[in-house]
Amino acid sequence: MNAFQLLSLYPRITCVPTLYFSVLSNFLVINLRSLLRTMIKAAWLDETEGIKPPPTLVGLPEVSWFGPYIPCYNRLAVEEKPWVVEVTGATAPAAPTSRTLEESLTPNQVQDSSSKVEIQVEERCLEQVQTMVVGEVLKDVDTACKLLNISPDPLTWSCVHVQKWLLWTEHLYKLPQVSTMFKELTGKDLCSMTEADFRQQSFQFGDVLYAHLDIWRSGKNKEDTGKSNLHHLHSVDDSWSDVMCNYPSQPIHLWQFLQELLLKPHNYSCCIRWLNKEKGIFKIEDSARVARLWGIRKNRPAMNYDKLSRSIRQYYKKGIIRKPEVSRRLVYQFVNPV
DNA sequence: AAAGAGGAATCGG
DNA sequence: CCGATTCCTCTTT
Repeated sequence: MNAFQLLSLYPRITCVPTLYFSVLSNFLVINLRSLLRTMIKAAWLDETEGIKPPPTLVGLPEVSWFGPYIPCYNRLAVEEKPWVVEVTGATAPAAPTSRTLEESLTPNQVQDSSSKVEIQVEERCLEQVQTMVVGEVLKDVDTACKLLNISPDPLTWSCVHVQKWLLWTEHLYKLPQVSTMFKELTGKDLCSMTEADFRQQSFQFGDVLYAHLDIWRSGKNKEDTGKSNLHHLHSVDDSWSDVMCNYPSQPIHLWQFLQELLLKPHNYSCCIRWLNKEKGIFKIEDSARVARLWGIRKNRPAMNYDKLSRSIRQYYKKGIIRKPEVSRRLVYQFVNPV
């Protein structure tokens, strides 16, 4: 098992919102590390002696990757158990990096005499995985920034930006409506709040929101100190004006928004995708979700596909979007393809 | 039932 | 003002 193979699991990891939370939130990184350590050890034992992975890997609750944190998510952890089984299955068959060590040592020695080397290898793997996972999460944050038209730095958010972020987070993690409890707060206010403050605002989901905000804050720090190349379009020194320049709060047109979504197939191909990119023909796969995303972007909580499609139809006579020659449900075409 | 077409009133930057 | 939203009726798939 090497870091790259682990990385290939990342798409599956992101499917689990709880682990997404656990990835970047400072103290939960530690729990991710302990989880990966257990996985690596399991793969190791499985290879050298045919020992099956410890049952703790399959019965997730014993693995404390959530720590004492987000208690309400233990329920989700149980629901997501199939994913864990999937991971153990995927890691066990392929474990090439441990070969060299395996050849020079008998299985028993692995545990006894080479634990130092083992720990070093583990540490290196874990470092790499952590870096890559963090990078992926930062990319997700970046995507959200573009989609919501907000800065990646919560400190610079206005009340409107805070509301957008809250709506987005609610949507992404299927939280009940909590944004109303954070009315009139700027990003600075939000950042100055402690976890206890969050919990006071929303007893049930305050901690989740706090964790999520923490991810964004961590991302911002990473960017500052580690000069991440994610925002290579603007300088490392992102001053207020720079941020506003890159995330202007200008009105966006629906057709632009749709193109934005189409440009991110990795994130949105499940709800909107090209049928023929050259001809500009695209299909809305999940009308409700696209409408919801549009509503979040425009701060229109009541947006639905009925209204969104009316807006698209306004483009007919403007010559921006039309129905393709052979009209099909939920399929549209940009008149001037990009 | 959901999607599609388009009229009409209204909203908001 | 203009583009988008909201609400509507009627038609099509």
